[in-house]
Amino acid sequence: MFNLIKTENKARRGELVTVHGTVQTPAFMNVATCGAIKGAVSAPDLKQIKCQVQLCNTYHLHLRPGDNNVRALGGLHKMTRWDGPILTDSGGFQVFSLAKLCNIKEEGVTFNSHIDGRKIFMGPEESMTIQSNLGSTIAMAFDECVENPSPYDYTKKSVERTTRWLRRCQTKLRELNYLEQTLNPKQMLFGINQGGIYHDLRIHHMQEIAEMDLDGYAIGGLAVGEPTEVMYEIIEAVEPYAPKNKIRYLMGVGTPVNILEAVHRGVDLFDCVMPSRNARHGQLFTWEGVRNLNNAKYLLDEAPVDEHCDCPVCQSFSRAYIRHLLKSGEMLGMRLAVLHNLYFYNNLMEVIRQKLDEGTFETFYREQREILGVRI
RNA sequence: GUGGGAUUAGCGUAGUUGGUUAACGCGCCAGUUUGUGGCACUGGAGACCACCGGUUCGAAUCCGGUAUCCCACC
Repeated sequence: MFNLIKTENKARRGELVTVHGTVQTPAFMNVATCGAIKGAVSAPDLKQIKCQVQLCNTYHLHLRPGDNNVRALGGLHKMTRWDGPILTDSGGFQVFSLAKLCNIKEEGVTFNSHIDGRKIFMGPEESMTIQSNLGSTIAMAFDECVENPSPYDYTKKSVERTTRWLRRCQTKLRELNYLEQTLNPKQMLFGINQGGIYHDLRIHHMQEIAEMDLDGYAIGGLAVGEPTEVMYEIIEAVEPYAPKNKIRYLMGVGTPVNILEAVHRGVDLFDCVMPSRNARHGQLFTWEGVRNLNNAKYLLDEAPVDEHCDCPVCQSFSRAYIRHLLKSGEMLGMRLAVLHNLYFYNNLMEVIRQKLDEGTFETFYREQREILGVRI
């Protein structure tokens, strides 16, 4: 259940109530594709960095260790020792990103495992079954994510199929939730809006799925090739048709500035690999802008990564030390960088919530959008 | 002491029928990264080719000498 607490223009302050706890929104979900945040970060670490929701992946966990095995281990929560909400991505995006030799049909998608090359079939029913076995808090619909720009005709056919798939997902998950042995009888389902860069397709699709009484509404298929401005325009176009009393999730986005812009346009929930991946590559987010710790100028810099940050990493370690660790390929370097970046993102969301509570988000938004993206 | 081999960017190497801007890996410098095929990708800087002399229109490449290192034998 989603409670809309307060709004400031389009921006929304709310909370998502789940069986695994309540998520204060706007929120950022921390990406743990294979059941762990890359960079040697564990569930107890997540508590320290203000993580509210962990995001895991259906496709990856299906291949390894196998969703049946996760189920045998008591589900994702028990296995990873994370007792908060977990959202599982459906595998639809992997069809898109591993798409070289995949074959999309009405029934579902056949593609080759990136691990051993064997053929995998996944359709809406398979995705729901796997996500049910994983026991996540929130299951994502199995969709097709089309690259931008894609031809209008193909995008239209793809969206129509994604709608049919969503109905099948809803039917299947209701069945699964009803089973006695299910890990989470209250597993939620979020639908995903598609339609590429075409406003009419986007709006029509959102109108259709809005009638389906889903637990949440995602905007997918963005930040996959189109200019950032186009992404903002699509959010603006679609937002009026998303149910007001349901959470809105912008999938896979983005930079701190992207997130500010999206909250400003009425989005409640985010996830992105950027804070973790970029951390592993030495790019750290701060309140002054983006800092590349690989740069030689940090060789003897004893200041913390971000002087305005109160994360565990910035309390103890210097830029020079973390740079050295990253340059040396020490695992600790990645771990510290990832912890900082995720804290930064989670903390940014907390500050956004505070500003919304105080009614000063718009001012904050206008100030920070100029700062957070600059390279320092 | 004798014979053989080596010496090319910070390091490790490629490059001989002599022929335009001397190649590659690592390292260094910088950039990229948006529902993750983890430790990647894209650029860039950096070399009087050990030194001295010779042959030649032209030498990293051929010849002589010097230096340093390695190996074998005495």
